[in-house]
Amino acid sequence: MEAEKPRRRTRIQTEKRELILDAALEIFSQHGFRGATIDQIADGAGMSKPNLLYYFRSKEEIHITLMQRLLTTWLAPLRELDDVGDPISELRSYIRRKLEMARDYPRESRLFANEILQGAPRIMPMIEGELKTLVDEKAEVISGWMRSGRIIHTDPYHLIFSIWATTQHYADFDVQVRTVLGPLRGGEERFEDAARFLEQIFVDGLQPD
Amino acid sequence: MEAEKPRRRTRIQTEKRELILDAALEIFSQHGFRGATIDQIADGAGMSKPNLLYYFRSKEEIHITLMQRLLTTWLAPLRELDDVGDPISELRSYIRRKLEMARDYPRESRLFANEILQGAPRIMPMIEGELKTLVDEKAEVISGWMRSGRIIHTDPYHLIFSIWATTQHYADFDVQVRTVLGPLRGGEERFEDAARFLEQIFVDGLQPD
DNA sequence: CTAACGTTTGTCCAATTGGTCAAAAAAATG
DNA sequence: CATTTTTTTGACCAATTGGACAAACGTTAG
Repeated sequence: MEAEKPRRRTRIQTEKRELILDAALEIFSQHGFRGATIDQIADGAGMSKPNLLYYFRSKEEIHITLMQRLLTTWLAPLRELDDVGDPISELRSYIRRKLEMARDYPRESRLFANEILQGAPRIMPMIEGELKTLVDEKAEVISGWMRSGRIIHTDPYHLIFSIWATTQHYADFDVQVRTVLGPLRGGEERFEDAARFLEQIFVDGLQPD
Repeated sequence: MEAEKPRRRTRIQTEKRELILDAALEIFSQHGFRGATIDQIADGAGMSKPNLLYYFRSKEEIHITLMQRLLTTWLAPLRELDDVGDPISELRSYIRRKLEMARDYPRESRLFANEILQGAPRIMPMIEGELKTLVDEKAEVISGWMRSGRIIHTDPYHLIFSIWATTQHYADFDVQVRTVLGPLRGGEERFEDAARFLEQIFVDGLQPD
């Protein structure tokens, strides 16, 4: 029996894999896993299908690699949520960071949404592991703030969900948002408007006074 | 040239079309348009593929029919938002109704989310038309509330978006929500917890006092 | 230069899939 | 019951798609 060679990567391999992953992100986020074809991805990466399959064994391997990277980036803003400083401004800046991600990485957001929508068939382990652990940890931080009376007493998990939902909405439902806002209000400023609105709502609510 | 006969529907036609649409909703909402196959739908409806294609000319025709019906049901809660009574409780019950829809019609929610995620290739006209018109109209109602000082002055469009996002999240990201909440808190009561949380946040925000 | 290794391509294949069609089977109609 | 119309099916087809493979082409180290 031959031992598996770890076989380190060539310069070309590193570069081409990166090219493929970027093209794949584009295609997968637009058409979903089943809707995307290897040909489209290869095309986007400027190479032939067999050539692409030289760098990744299968369509699924590309997708998995992509999802693994994604999750880390995706959870970064939450990871930064810290117990130092004022809770309200911590949450405020979490919302802002999350909204910036929706603006700057909409493809990642849609890729993730697509995967969860279909029941997370390929990333369930990461949801149960990394993601849940982090959320549990941060929910505990938020609970601490509540116990010390610095924010109102409510459910920290649903708070996190609602921040995710509202911010990611601007990436995932982008077409709808832009269509409804129309050409006048649906330009790049929609993210600033959204930021203003969300910070206001989460902090003070709708009730006057 | 023959005139197109309007040719009204048989009892069997009505029944079978209904069966197909229900099966299609199940499959489409789970796999997206491209991920779903006619065979799966036919199977779910308990008939053969050619038989299904006797009732609907193509896969796309099923999808379009489904989306048209969907939108009406989907917008019903917003249509009910009325200028009578207290604005805060109007919005509160809008949130509650929307959350009930996410709970009772998750397939519809996911079907819609899938379509928008991919850029609304098949329902753009309805978004630009029916949906936008309704949102404009209701945003005006909400603006009125703001002008009269009964709720704080903010962006009515982003308010509607944030209600959509937070409520639909519980249908679209169901797997994630249930996984993060775990078996203890992720049962049916998650909708009540969510309702309590959302009403609280939208009305009073996080700031104490 | 040349052997060894890495990269790329053209060709091919089997499975899946959307859709057609003619003929059989069932219902409905008179 | 006989005829017409509707419904159902089995067989078929062409296009798409994920992936295999061997041969050709490049690159690089000795």
